[in-house]
Amino acid sequence: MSGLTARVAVADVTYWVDRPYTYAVPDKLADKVRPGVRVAVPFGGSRPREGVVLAMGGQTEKRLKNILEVLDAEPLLSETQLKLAMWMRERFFCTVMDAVRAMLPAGLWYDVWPVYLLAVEAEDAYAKAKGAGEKLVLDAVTGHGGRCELANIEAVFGAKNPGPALASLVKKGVLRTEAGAARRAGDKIILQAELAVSPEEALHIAEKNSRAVRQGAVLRLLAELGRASVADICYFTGAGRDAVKRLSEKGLVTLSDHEVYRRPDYGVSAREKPLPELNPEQRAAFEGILALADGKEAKAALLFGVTGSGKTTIYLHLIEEVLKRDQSAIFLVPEIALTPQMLQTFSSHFGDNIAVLHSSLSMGERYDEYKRICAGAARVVIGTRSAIFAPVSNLGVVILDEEQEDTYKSENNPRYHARDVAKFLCARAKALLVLGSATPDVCSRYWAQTGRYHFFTLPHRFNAMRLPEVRIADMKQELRAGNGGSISSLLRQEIAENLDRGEQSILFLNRRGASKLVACGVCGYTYKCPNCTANMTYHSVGNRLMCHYCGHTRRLDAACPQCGGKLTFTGAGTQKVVEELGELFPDVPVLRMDTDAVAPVGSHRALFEQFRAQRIPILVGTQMVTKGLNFENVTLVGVLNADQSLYNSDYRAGERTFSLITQVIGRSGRFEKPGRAVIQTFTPENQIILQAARQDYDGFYEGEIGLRSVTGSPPFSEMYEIMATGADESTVLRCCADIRDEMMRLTRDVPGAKVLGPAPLPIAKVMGTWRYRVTVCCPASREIRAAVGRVLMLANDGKRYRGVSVYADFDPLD
DNA sequence: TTCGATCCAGAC
DNA sequence: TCTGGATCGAAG
Repeated sequence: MSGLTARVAVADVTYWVDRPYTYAVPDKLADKVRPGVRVAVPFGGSRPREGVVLAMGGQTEKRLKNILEVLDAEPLLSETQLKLAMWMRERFFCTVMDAVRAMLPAGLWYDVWPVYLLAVEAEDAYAKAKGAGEKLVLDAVTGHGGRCELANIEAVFGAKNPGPALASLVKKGVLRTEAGAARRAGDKIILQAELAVSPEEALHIAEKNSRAVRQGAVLRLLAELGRASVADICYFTGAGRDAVKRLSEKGLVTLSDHEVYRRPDYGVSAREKPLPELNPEQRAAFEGILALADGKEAKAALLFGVTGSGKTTIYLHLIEEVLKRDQSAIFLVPEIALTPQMLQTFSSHFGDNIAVLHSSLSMGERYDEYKRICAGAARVVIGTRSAIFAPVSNLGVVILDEEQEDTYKSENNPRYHARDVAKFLCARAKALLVLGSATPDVCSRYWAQTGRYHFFTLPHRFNAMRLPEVRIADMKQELRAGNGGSISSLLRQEIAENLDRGEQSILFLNRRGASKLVACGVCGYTYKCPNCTANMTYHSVGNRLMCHYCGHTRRLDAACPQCGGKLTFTGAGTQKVVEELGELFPDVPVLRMDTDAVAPVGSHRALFEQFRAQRIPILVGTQMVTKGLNFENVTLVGVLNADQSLYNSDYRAGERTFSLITQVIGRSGRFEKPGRAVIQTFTPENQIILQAARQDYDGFYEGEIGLRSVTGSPPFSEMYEIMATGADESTVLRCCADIRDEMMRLTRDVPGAKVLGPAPLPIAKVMGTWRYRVTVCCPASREIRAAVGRVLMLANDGKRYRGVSVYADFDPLD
C-alpha cells in the first residue's frame, strides 16, 4: 500500500451518515484519484457505491478499504463545486452526493453495480462451494465466462436473495468483486473522413479509376469539401460505408472519430443582431450596475422595473460587457417554456455562444449543452433553476429574472434556492449578482433598502406605454344582485365590448388545480380519498372521481352513498368558467389553459400560438397565463377570484397575491392599444388588492414590511421547517413533538426565536403517509442551522420513531 | 439508505 | 434442523 488516502463522500446515504470517509488509494489508481473525480467504493454491504473524492489525505495507521474504481478520467467537479456541495449540505440539509447530483446533468450520473469474478479455478470453486445457493452462483459466474454481474446472478435466483451465498463465496476467496459502472448518456461520436491527398490528386485518381464509380464520387465530394462526416458522404454520394473504408485503406482519406454535440433546437436562427439601444433611463441603470462589476468584490443589484420597462435590454448589455471581459454569464428564468421570446432575443444576439439548460431537454441534449459549457464553447448559459450549476469558467455575472418566483426554489431533495446558490458562487468568483423583478421579493427589497443590495429602478414602461386601466368588481354585490356565477356584470360588459372590437381577452383563475367538488345536497357528504385526507374531485371523462394527491380514482355514484340524496357539483374550475362563458356568449370560441389542457409536453407553446394566430376571443387559464405573454391584440384581463391566494396561512400569501395580480394585469395592452383590467373580489377594501390594482409596489412593500417586522417573519428572521412523515400518525406526531421540544430547548436563549407545531400539512395524509411539521422562526445564525441538523440526527432514532422519516427545509415555500 | 447479522417462529 | 421473515445496527 502506498499509504495514499482519499476523503470520499458516498452516494445513497442518509443525512446523518453522510460524512467524508477515508479510503486507501491502491497503487494502480494513485495517479487517477484526485479531488473532484468520482469513484466506486465499498460501503457497508457488498454492493459498491458511487462517491466523489473531496480531498486527498495523508498516511494513516488504520486499516482502510480500497477505492475500487475511478469513474472519471478528469476531475468532474471543480474546487468551487466541491465547496458548494459541502455548503449545500449545511444549508439545505442534504447529503454531499445529493448536491453533486443536482449539479451534474443526469447523463453524467453513474450507475454502479457489483461484478463477481472467479478467483480460483472452476473445479476448486465447486469443491469449496456448499449448498444449492452457492452452486447456483458458480453456475451463473462460470456460465458468463468467469465474470458475472449481480443482475445475471439475481436472474438465476429468481425471487430468492443470492446475497448470503455471494457473501460466503467472497469470504472463502472463491469469488472476488469489482465495480461495474455505466453512465446514463454516452458521447455522440461521428466518423469523419478527410482527404489525405491534395484535391487535385483526388480528382485525378477519380478520373483514372473509372471502374470505382462510388469511390470516385466520394473523392470528388471530398475534393470540394475537404472533409465531411461519413454519414453525410454516404447520403450525398449514395456510396456505402465500405466505399469510404476502401479509400481509407488505400491511404487516400483518413478517418477520425469526432465528438459532436446534440444541440436542442431553439427554433431560432443564430444570426447575431446588434443589441437594442438603451434609452436614457435604462442606460443609467445599466451603467450603475456595470460599475459594481469591478472584479474585486462580489456585489448584488436589485433591478426593479415595471413590466415592459425593458429589463431584458439591460441584461443583454450586461452580458455583452461580461463577454468582452472574457467572462461567462448565467441567466436564469423561472420557466423556459413560458419565455420563448426571451430565448429568441438572446439567441439572435449571442448566436452559438449560448447554451440552454432546462428540464425538457433530452438527457443527451442536456449533457451535451453541459459539455459545450465545460469546453468554453458557450459562455452565456440560459436556463431554469438548475442552470445555476452550469460549469462555466470565469463567472462574471448571474442574473435572475423575476427573482421572486417560487420556481427558483427546489421542492425536492436538495431543497436549494437558486438565489442562495447564486450568492455563494458570486461570492467565490467575485462576480456580480443581478436580481430583476417587477414585483421583487419583499426580502430582496428589504436588503436593497438596508444596503445589502444596490438598488436600481426603471419606473417607466418602454415607449411610454400606459399601464392598463383597472377596475374592481365587488362580488358580494353581485351575489346580492342575484349573480352567483363566476363572471361579474362589469366583466361581462367589458368582454362584450372586446368581442365587438375584435380584440382578445384573458381571464385568470387564481387557483392551482381547477377542479370540481362533489357533495350531497341533502346530508353534505363529500367523497374523501381512502389514502389521503383530501377531497376527491370530479372529472367528466369517464364520470369518475379522482384524488389529485395520489391518483386514486373511483366511479361516481348515481346518488349520495350515505343518504341517497342528490349529488351537486361545486367549485369554479376553468371548465365551469368556460361553460358559463358559453351561456353568456354563445358561439364565441374560448380557449382553456390549465394543468389538464397542457399535460402533453410542449403544448404550452402550441396553445399560445393558437391563441395568437387564430385570434381566439377569450383565453381562460390558471397561473400559467400570468407569465411572459406578449400579445398585441389582448386588451382586457379579468382576474376572476383575486382573494383566493390571500386566504393562505403562509406569511408569503400577501406577497404572492400582489405579484400574481400585478403580473396578470400587465398582460393587457402591451402595445399600441390601451389595456383594461377587471379584478373580481369579495373583499374590495383589501389593501393588497387595491395596491395591485394601482400597480403600487412601493405602497404594498411599505405595508408588508411593517407587518413582517411586527410578526418577526422574514426578512427579520430565518425559517426552517422540519417535516416528519410516516404511516403511523401517532408515531409521526410523537416524533414531531420531540423535535419541537428539542428545538425549544436549543433555542431557549435565542431572543426572538419561535418554535411552532407540530402542525399537519394542509393535506395531512397523502398516499397513506401522514405528514406533520415543526416550524422554526429565528434570527439568522449558524448555531440554529447546526441545531436543526442535530435535531434531524436525533429524530433518526429508529427505535423510538419506527417508520418515520424526517427532513428539514430551509426557507420553505409554504 | 442499504446490507448483512441475528433472532425467532413455524414447517418438515 | 432448516428456512423465511422481521428486526437491528453499522457503514472508512
